[in-house]
Amino acid sequence: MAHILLVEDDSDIMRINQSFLEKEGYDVHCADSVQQAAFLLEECVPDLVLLDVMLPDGDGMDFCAILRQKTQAPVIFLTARDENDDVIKGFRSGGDDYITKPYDLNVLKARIEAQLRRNAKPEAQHPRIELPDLIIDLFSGTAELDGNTCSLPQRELQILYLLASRLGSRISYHEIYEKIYGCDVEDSKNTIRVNISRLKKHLAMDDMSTYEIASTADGEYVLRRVIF
Amino acid sequence: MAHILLVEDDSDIMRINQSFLEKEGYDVHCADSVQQAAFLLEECVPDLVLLDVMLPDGDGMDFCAILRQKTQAPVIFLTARDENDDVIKGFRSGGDDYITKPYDLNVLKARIEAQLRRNAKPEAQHPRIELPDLIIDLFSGTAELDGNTCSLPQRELQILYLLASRLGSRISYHEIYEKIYGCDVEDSKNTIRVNISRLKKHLAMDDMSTYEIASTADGEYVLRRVIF
DNA sequence: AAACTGGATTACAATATTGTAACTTCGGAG
DNA sequence: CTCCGAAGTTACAATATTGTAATCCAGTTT
Repeated sequence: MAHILLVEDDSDIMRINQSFLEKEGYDVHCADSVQQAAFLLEECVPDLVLLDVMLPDGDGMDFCAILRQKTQAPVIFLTARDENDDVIKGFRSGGDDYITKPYDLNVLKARIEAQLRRNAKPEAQHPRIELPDLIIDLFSGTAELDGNTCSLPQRELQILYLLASRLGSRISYHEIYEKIYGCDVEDSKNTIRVNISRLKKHLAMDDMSTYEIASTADGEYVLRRVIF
Repeated sequence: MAHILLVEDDSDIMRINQSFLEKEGYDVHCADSVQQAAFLLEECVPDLVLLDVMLPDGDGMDFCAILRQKTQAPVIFLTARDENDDVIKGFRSGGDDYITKPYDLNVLKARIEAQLRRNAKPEAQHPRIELPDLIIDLFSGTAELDGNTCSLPQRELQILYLLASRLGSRISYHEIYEKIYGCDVEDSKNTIRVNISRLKKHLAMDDMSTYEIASTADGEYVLRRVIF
């Protein structure tokens, strides 16, 4: 599924590479000049770039700089020049690999896969609080209590998140309000009270639930795990 | 500010401890029996418990079990029994410290502080993505672009979060929709389009911004850092 | 030049969110 | 027993959110 930008001025080599890569399942976009490559960049950011060093209208290494403004996609230089100095220059200009012609197509494939693998961004794991029988997911805006998932409005989710992040400890409504609204006001108490009430109802939190929200005499709240 | 539950049946010792601890700035609740202590637990969860082992209506160590159902607050046993077996039994029953009478009040204070310190829950740091000039905070539901903070509706925040978690990589609207709604549908494209449009407007994202949301020809989006 | 295509934006209506205020409960004090 | 007060719940009205559909707009194609 990955998109590869292939920049190569030799039409025979381009054709061979393109058909091979497409056969391997890649989505290949081709350019035979720096200009055309820059143009393609505008409409499709590739996951990887195969770059010939010598192009009719410029140096592939110079193109690297342009490319880097658009993406961190790995660049593999393809060139006949195998002098150490050239290789070094290639890497120094921002390349991630350097393959000298002629090369084996399966080696090319392996190097491409290696680059994509290394470059693969780790899936951003959703920020969540996971307690036994209570999961709070800030990305999806949902909470799961005793296996029952429900979507919560922001305010209720924020309160639950704060309570859960301090399971068993008291938090004053002042602090909750302050954390959510950035400042405290005169009757923050009522607002928090109402939203906690709504939260309980949304979560269907009752005597049978594994957790309870208790309030102390002096305006503080605690989320507690109830053990029967 | 911490709440301490003091359970002690000797009224003299209780009075001395209570006045000392209150002078030190603690909020002290007293009980002279297991029953009363259990009752106080209902209305105020303490941050720490000072527990005499021998009480008129039961053993302090048994009370520990009841206590643990309500809170993970540290328990310090206060007792005249200094046999190794007693000490071991105290810790085994869930105690966090064990002080034998008579004790120095300042030692008591030091031990209390140590317990509260160790038990202090680390502030839950908000889950957020921080890029240069772009911060996305899922807890507060806000994004800050180029120093300009604004609150975003859930859908826009989710999209921005997904894009930012893969800065520079393409994501298809299919994938965005799938990640947000849990399934894909026929015209997910329009929904995502509209919300991205709203997102740009909310963020005041324009030619001058450090980031842009670009779309490729085949229905994919990329968040890119723009370098001038 | 007219028609067309497909993305971007705007309009709109149904729904959801949320602070405030009114109301209900319930335990303790008088 | 009644009254009081505080916590919990419900009602309500002003806003905000959001999917759908209509409109706009810039390139192409005919």
